[in-house]
Amino acid sequence: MSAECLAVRVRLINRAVTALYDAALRPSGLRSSQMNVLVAVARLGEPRPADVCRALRLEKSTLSRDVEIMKARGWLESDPPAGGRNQVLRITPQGLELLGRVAPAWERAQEEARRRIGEADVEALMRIADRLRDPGPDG
Amino acid sequence: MSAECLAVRVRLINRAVTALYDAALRPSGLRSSQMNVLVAVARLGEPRPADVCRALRLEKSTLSRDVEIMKARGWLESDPPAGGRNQVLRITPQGLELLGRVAPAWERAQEEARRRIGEADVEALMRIADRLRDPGPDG
DNA sequence: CGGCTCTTGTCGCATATACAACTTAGCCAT
DNA sequence: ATGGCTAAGTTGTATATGCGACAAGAGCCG
Repeated sequence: MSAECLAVRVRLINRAVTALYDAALRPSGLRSSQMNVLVAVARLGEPRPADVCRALRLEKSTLSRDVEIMKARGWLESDPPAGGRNQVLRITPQGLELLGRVAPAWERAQEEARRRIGEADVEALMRIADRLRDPGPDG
Repeated sequence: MSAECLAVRVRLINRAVTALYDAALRPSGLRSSQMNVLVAVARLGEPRPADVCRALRLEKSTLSRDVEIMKARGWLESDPPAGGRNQVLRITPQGLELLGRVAPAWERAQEEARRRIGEADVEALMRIADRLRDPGPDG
């Protein structure tokens, strides 16, 4: 039950890779999880929170609180600012500036991660994520 | 920066797979993270906390608090019970009983996870985890 | 129009995760 | 032995994560 458990493996990989990116981003004050959200919002344009949740497979309440912090930091804004049902999220100029500023560090982390994972298996990770993003019949 | 970011993928996979196992284990009151620790302690025999940390690549403070909860639930015990520097961790009879009881649900989750990930890529995940478990020169 | 249901977003709660600071216990060299 | 070094655990703080409950809008059907 221990040798083949997928949850153990997946969770270990998550901790190791997240730690790698967090270390690279630390000087900027941005964390991996926040970078994920920031990039998703930037890429999607003016998404509703639910759109971001689907793209990242994030629970709505989790995103709600992540966004709260990132709004306080001035990286994200919502329209209307009060939030509520019809809001859209938008990256602020400061948020965009931050993304540009961390790009080199991100690049280094990405390179290191590829190296540790191995080029061949990186492809497998991409495929797996694509398959899991689309939720199955249950969850 | 969004299409190829490994952190995004790895974290998404983690959330999806963890959710799958958590759903299967929910009736038992055991969570994926706790199952990881319980199985690790059972497999290692009477490990010191630091041994478990290395096996799972978990931060010591994280494990400290996880163990605290699982001791309160009666699934783990430490010798000496007060903790401290020379303690070892041990699974209790109730902990062992719990592991046996959740085995069928775990099996179902494992099956479902393999199916969604795809048999070929499961092998890749195992390799990646093995590679990352051994920490690099930095972290 | 009024009720129904489904989706969204927020909040309370519990847990997981890690860094920094601190404490303590071994260990090692002089 | 003793002073310094390092590893190990614990605690404070911040964030991430998800479930359940709730509130509020949106669409649908009669």
